[in-house]
Amino acid sequence: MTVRTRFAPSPTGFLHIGGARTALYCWLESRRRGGEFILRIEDTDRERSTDAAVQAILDAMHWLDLDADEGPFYQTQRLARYKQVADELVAAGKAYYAYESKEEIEAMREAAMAKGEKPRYNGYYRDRNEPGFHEARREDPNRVIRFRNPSEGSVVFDDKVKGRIEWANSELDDLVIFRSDGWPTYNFAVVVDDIDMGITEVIRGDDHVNNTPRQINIYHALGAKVPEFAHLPMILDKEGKKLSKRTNSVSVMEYRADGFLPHAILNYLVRLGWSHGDQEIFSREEMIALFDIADVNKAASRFDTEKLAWLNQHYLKTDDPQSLAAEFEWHLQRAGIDTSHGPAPVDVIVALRDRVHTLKEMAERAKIWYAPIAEWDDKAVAKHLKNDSAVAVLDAAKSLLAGCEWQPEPIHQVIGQVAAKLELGMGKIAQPLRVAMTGTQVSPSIEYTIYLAGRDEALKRIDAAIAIARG
RNA sequence: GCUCCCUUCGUCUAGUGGCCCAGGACACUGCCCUCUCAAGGCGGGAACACGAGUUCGAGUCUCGUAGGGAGCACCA
Repeated sequence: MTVRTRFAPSPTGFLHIGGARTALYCWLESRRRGGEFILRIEDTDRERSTDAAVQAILDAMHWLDLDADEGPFYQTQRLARYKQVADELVAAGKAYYAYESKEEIEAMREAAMAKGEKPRYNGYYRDRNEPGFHEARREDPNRVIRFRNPSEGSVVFDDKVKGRIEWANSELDDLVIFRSDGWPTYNFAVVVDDIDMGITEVIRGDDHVNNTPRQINIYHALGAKVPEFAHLPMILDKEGKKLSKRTNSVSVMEYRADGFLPHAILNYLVRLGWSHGDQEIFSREEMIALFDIADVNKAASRFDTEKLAWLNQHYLKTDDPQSLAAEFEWHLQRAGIDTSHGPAPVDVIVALRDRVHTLKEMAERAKIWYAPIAEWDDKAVAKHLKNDSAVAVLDAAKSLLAGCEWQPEPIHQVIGQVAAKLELGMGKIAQPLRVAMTGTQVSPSIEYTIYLAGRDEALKRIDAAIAIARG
């Protein structure tokens, strides 16, 4: 049978890091096994679901290039189907109507808690089936449908990540599967969907482990084949706490804005809770070939932005600069840089990729080549421009640069000639020029820094620096 | 409270009874390279939560303890 996995977020916010990893694992597992990956939007909570969130999730999935074979499906469009299945369960005596108000249920829970018991529904309407009983209550505003959970025995399943898990049915109560507002609840809708969509592997966050036994009972009641389950451990923040937007970037698209590459994020995520020996770097093809959901670790892990940054720089350094150009230009624009003049973004990438961890940083540092020097670093000026050899260096460089072929290598030759002529070390040559080009003491190699400025602008900046040096 | 789950360097992890006085990576750090900053090369410190047991032998198996997490909704 074809392997089919699904990612089923509820659109109550953007796609966060944990969700992205779940989506990645679902996607990888289906890809490796030649199966299909389905996207489903779980929007039955009409209070909290928004169209903007749906769009944000779709955008993030697209940016990560986690393409779905089917979907997105929307649960709100499947209401009739849920109703039909629920009615069948009621007709078969596997579910029943109940009429407690929310207040009554709340009181029931509190009473149970007070006695030190697990809060459970008491099954008051479970066997009320005398003739006419339910017809008389057809219009009761509190009417819900509850699933008749088996009261004996236990549910056992082999979780692909956690291993064998056994649950006593006596721990489970008769959960609501249809609310009084006419919408299905999560535990019911997922099961109906996963059956209808032919899902064979349910891969999801570990906060769902506790729901699984209930869902398995519903599968049984529906006479459906129970899929495989794999529950992924949580991703915690640096302090080992739950990820929260107050203290961390949690949205995938926030990471984009911070200058991370989609592949770096995917590579980081695939290694968080999974490994293949000592390998750290995985191409998409390698991930697909090597990933196995059964090898995922059981314990929660912490999100380490520094390691992500290292991976990001790795891809900045090793990817074809041309393939990075579009994303980099997006960042240049966000940084308010006018790229109609100035160096080709690809050249800037080559100059800066060894020196920054993110594209955002790169865009910041690129400003010096797209706009005049905004401010001079006093220390740099004092140290490298206001000294006895600076004017001579600048002068000599200026005249040689004026007629030199405008490529990094010839420019490098020119610098060497200046050094030879003035009998000065490279430090005495490069630093004044660097300050002239950037106003600071830090930049890529001097020939590249000059090259990126362009001949006209470079000569102009040298003139300005000479003026400053002369005081 | 109840049920379920988890525990190897600061962090991500390798490890499926002897190859482990525990390997790799990030971070930190020393040296080298060097026109600045990086990048790179070569080094360094740093962990099996604790206690019993099984075994000739335990990070690896069993049981307990401690610590952590999740869930217990007409939310997903």
